[in-house]
Amino acid sequence: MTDDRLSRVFAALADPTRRDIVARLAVGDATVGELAEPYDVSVQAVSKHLRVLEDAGLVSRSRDAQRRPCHLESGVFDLMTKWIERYRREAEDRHRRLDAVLEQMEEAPETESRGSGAAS
Amino acid sequence: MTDDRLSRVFAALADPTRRDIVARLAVGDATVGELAEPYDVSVQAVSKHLRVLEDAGLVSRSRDAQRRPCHLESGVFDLMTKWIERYRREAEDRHRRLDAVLEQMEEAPETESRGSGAAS
DNA sequence: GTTGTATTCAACCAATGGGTTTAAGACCGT
DNA sequence: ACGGTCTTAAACCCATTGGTTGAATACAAC
Repeated sequence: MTDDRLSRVFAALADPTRRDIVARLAVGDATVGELAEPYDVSVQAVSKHLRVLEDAGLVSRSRDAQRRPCHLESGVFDLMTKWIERYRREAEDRHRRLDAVLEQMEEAPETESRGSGAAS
Repeated sequence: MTDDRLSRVFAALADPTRRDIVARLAVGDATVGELAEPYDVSVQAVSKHLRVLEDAGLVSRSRDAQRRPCHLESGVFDLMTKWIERYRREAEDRHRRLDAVLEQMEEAPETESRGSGAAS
């Protein structure tokens, strides 16, 4: 569920152009035309990119006559940071635990445990 | 340069299976076979996933006879968090600034500025 | 209503991605 | 040397993606 959301967010940010657009939107809202201007790709291509960003929830759009100003939804960042932090912390904890084990083994070098995984 | 790195990292994490593998590796190193076991895809598919994760710098591998234990490289997370935090902060700052402007406009409702972007 | 601007839709194309199967490589045990 | 295990390589399939061009929509201005 929220899994799919994460997939879309990461996939959206996997494209340099799209990350660039996000960077641009971080400084201020902009229309499709304004966003397309710096790049040498067609406006349609940028429009597609924005659709991807919108589907990922990274960007929202309002209406101003025929213009569609794009706005960066910074809330999604929390989703990512939460995911990242979780596993970063887990990995670091494991590292710490492993170090402790190694220290203990230096103090009392007795049993040799085989296997690659760290069981629960 | 480091741009391509970010692309590969985000692309790697855009796949649920690959995120799952990362989650699994966060609790402890594991071999390809061990990692493949829970899924109903072929071992070769998982091997490919691991290659992607390795190319992204998220996973490193050592040798233990014919086995190739996979290890999560938690350092890459910093790269992501750095990128995310940068734009999150920028967006939030802008939000704060915009709020300030709106407040000021309520105090003295005079000039009506047109345009969608918030110039520096 | 016609012209002009901003944006999207539709059809298409080349490239990539995730999956498969079959075969090969690397290593241990006997 | 031979069979068994773990892993990757190669060739292929089908769906997705990023890009194109050309037409359609939505709106403002005249």
